[in-house]
Amino acid sequence: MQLTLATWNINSVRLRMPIVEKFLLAHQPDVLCLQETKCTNDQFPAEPLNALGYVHQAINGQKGYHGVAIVSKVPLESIDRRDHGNVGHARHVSATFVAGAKTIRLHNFYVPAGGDEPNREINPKFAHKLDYVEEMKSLHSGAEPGISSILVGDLNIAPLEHDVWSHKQLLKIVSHTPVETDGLKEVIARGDWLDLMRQHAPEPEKLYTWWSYRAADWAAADKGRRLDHVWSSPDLGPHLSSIEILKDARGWEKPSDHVPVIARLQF
DNA sequence: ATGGTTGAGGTTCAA
Repeated sequence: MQLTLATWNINSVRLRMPIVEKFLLAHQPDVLCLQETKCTNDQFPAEPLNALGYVHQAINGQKGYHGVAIVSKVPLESIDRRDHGNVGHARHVSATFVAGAKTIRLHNFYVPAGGDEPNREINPKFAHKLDYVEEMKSLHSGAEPGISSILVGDLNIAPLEHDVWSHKQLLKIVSHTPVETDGLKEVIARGDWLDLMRQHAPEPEKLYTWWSYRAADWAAADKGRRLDHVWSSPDLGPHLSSIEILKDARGWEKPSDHVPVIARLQF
C-alpha cells in the first residue's frame, strides 16, 4: 500500500478552504497536517473536510493565533496535545495510525517564529523559540516501543546552507542563525530522526517551502527558505518513495506564504 | 534608512 502524507502551514484555514479543497482533490493525500489554522476548535471547518473524506480529525486550536490539525482518511488513535513551556499556545498535536505492518505516531508541530532579533537576552520570543527546540530535542523517534514515528510541520528553521536563498546573507536572520540551525542539525546527525526531504533531495539542491509575502514578485526574486520539514524514525527511511514540494501553490489565488510538502511512503 | 505584506480581531500583535 502507498501512504501519502502532506504538511502545509495554511495561515488561516477558514480563509484558505478554497485552496485546501483544490489541493485535496488534486493530490488526494491520505493524511494532511495543517499549521497556523488561526481558529478555535469550534470554528474549525470540520464539515467541509468530512465531506472530502477526511473524517478523522485531531485538532488543537486557539483564538486568532497558531493552531494545528491533522485530518485523515485513515483512522487516528491516541490523540495527544503538548504545550511546550506551558505558555498556552496550540502548537502541537499528535496521533497514531496504521500503515501496512507499521503503527506510526505522527507529530504535527508549529514552532514559534521567534521575532526579529536573534538574541535571547533582549527578545523573549527568540528565547521561547530556542527553549521550544530544546524541548523537541528530548522527543525521541523510538519513544514508544513498537511504534514508528513521523514528525512534520513548520519548524520555522532552515537548518542547511541550501535551505535558504543566501546562506551568508541570512546568518543573522532569525530562522537561519547558528544557534537555531545547530539544534536541528544535531538531532539529525545523531540519527534519532531522518530528514526525509534531504534523503530524497540531498544538498546542494536548493529546497524552499516558504516565500515571504513582502516580496514584490516572490517568483522572480525566489528568495525562499525551507521552514517546513518531514522527519521519520530510521526504520521508515527505506519506505520513502518520493517527496514533492508543491511550489505552484504559492501562486494560487489568496495563497499561504508556505506551500504543501507531500511525502509518499510504500508499505 | 529598517523597508515590504498578510491575517485576526479589534484600533495592534504576530508572523
